[in-house]
This record gives sequence, C-alpha cells and structure tokens, in this order.
Amino acid sequence: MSQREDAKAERRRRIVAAARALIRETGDAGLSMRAIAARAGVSLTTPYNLFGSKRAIVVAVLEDVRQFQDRFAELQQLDVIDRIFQAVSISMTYYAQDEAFYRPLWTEALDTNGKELRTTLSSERRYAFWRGLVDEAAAAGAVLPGLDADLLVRSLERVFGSAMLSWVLGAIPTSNLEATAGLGYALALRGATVPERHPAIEARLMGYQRELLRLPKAAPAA
Amino acid sequence: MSQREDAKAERRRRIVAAARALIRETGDAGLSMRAIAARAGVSLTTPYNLFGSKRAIVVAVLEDVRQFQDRFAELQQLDVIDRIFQAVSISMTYYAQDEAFYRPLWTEALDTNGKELRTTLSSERRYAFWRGLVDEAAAAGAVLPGLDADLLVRSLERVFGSAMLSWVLGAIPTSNLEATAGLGYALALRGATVPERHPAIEARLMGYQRELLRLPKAAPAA
DNA sequence: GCGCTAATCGAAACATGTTCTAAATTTTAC
DNA sequence: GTAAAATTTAGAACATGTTTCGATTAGCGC
Repeated sequence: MSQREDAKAERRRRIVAAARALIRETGDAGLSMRAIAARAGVSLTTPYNLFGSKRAIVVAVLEDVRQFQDRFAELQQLDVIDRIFQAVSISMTYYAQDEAFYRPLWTEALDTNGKELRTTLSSERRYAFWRGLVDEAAAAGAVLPGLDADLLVRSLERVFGSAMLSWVLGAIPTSNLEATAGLGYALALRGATVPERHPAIEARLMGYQRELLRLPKAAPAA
Repeated sequence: MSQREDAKAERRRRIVAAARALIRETGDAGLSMRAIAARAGVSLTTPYNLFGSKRAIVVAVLEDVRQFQDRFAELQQLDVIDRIFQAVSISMTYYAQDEAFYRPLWTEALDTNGKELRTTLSSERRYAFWRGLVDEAAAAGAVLPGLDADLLVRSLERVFGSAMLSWVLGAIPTSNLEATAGLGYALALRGATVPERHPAIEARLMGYQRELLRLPKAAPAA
C-alpha cells in the first residue's frame, strides 16, 4: 500500500477509535463530529472526506467492534436451527450486556436523519454469516422447498433490525431485547421451515413468550 | 370545552394542516419547524408548546390522514387470514400510490434523531385494528393455541415497521414495498398458525417471492 | 531534488431542532 | 370590570451535521 493510503488508513483508524472512546465515555451526548475530530487529532473536514457522514463512522465502529467470531465458534456442534437461535441470543446478549455502549451506538446507526442515508447497515460479512446459517438449514432439509435463501435472510435481518429499532426507541426494555428478537425469529423460522421442525421451534416460541409475559408489558413497537 | 382549549385545538389543527401542506408541496426539504410555524400562522415556540417536537407533529399528520376505514370495509367478507393480508396490501398500496407524500412523512416519523423519542408511533386505533384481526383469526382457530395475541400483534407491527424503515432508507424500491411486507407477514403468519392454514399462506408466500425475484435485487435491509 | 497532485487544514457559513427570555395578549375567576 | 393566570409571541441563542473555500502540506513520478 502506498504511503498515502497508509496515512489515510491510519486517520480512519484514529477516527473510529475516537468515536468508540467518546461513546464509551459520554454516551450519546458527547458524540459530535467536532468532538470526534478533535479527539482523533484531525480537522472537522477530514471525517467527511474519509467517511462521508457521521452515520458512516458509527457504522464503522459497529462493524469494527462486532467480533463475535470467537463466540460463534461453539455454534458448529448444534442443530442447524438451534444454531440460528443461538446466534441471535449471542448477538442480543452481547448488546444487552454492554447497554451503555451499544444503545448509543445503535441509536446513531439507525438514525435516518440525513438525506443520503444509503449507508449500508448490513455489511457483507454480516450477510454472509446469516446466509451461511440459512444455507446450512436449507441443505439439511429444514427450510421449505422453493423458498429463496436470499429473501429469507433479508426477512430475518429485518426482524433483527426491527428489534433493535424498538430497543433504541425505548419501546422495549433491554431485559426484553433477546426475547423480543427471539420471538420474531421463532415466528419467521416456523413460517419458513418444514413441519418436522415445528415442535422444536414452538418450544422456543413459547419460551420467549413466557419470558415476555413475565415482565411488565412492553410499549408498542415502532 | 373552554374557550382556551378551543383555541388550542384550533392552533393544533392549523399546525397539522400546515405540515401536511408543506409535505405535499415541498416533500421532505421544506418541512422545517420554522416553515410549519409560519404557514400555520403561529410563532416558532407554539408547535413546541402544543406538540413537543417535530416528530410528534409528523406522527399527528400520519394519524390524521390514515383514514383507511372505508377501504377496510370490504375485509369483512374474506377469510380470517386473507383479511390480514388484504389489510397489509391496502396499507402498502395506499402508501405506494402516493409515494411523494408518504415517503417524506414516514421518513420523518421514523426519525430517531431527538433525545426524547418516546413518541408512540403505533396509535391506539391502529393497535386495536390489528388486534381485532388477530383476535378473529384466533377465534376461528387459525392461530397456534397458547400464542399470546398481544405479542403476536406486536410482532406483526414490527414486520410492518421494518418494511417501512427499509423503504424509507431506500433499501427497497416502492414497487417492492407491498411484496416485502407481505413476505414478512406470510412468514410470521405461517409461523403463528395451525397446519391447516399453511397451504394457503404458502401460496401467498411464493406469490410474494415470485414478485420480489422478478424485480432487480433489493438492497440489504436495515 | 522538483514540480504536480491529492489530501488536509482552519475557519467560516448554513440550516435546522430545540430552548430560553421577557414582553404582550387573551381567557378566566371573582 | 378588573386582577390574576395561562399562553403566545418575537427574538435571540445554542448545538449540531454538513458544506464551502482558500491556503497549506505531504507524497508521487520524474
């Protein structure tokens, strides 16, 4: 890599690090472009040159920090459907456990404020991961024949996204995040699978339901 | 009602009308608080007194304009599940047909910008409507026994919301809005119903899928 | 080493949502 | 009718995301 690109990458890294540190220290409040730039030791214009928008920076932080790889390792030995639920559980638990960091992060990431909001939220890596799980489920004969894997993955991503949005909007408490997402996945997965898989999924469905009914009623969804 | 409250209500009405007119004329661009206030003939502070935030005003416009009642009348004669799909179709078609108006509206409504975003997006009326459909489906024995109606409705609302969000973010084109939402509903409903209902729902599922696969691939979901 | 190119910088500017202040106005209660 | 209370008003202010612009700096090919 040329020295020029090298310096760019270094600035990029510093900007992402600055944003991460600011969220960590001040939550949503202190996360302004001016603060990020100052913290990264660059001018206000540079983040715009390198990322284009505040949202893009936040998404970069989200991508950067999302190192679930090790946690996902144990998935291999599970049933092909259990694996999906397990992945959801891991993700949501991960966010819930460090709420002070991830809620501001997702709040900014889901901010639809700007005009040019084409910033892809779902990364290639992320898509590939879920696509892999769905493909394996399909290969195992669990998925309804004829159902398009791509469309199914996108539907599941939307279930994921809507749970995050509800969380960010305050419609569901952090303690309900996993169960809310899980219930959405259970419904969609029971809807997407062959009958033999239904009993197991129904068990999960009812488990999540029990959890949600135990706690104070959640506010309406977005 | 006291004269004072009367005047307040009148101002409220004028503010909502101003916002509606501005969206109609200028789309998203011209919809600033200053513009709304000027158009309504009130000072900038008044909308904040009466609504609290820009988002609340937009939600009020959305509630005000959402008069699907007449269009929903024909639902009565349909099968209890078909009714739900029909309601989705009516809603989405309604938004798609007047995209220039409803896209800016939903863009603002889903804006998570501000701090106090507790503004309930899902109104009582809206919830009651979908709850009614779900309750009827349950009464007809279509819904999986033991599944909580409230949680199911909220899950379906999230499917709805995520389709709108994808639309607003530009992840799916307007021409795909109905099919995207429909596919999400089909998955969740197949997941929530007894096996006897599955063939009919699968037919819809495949119908939506066919429609989505026909058009250019949609961008990733939010 | 030298010019060219690309990138950053510093600073200002703009639009906007929101809040605050004190003055003016209108409704209500007596 | 008049005093008190509640609201609106005008205007400024603040924080913020984003853009613009001219000046400056640093790396690249030669």
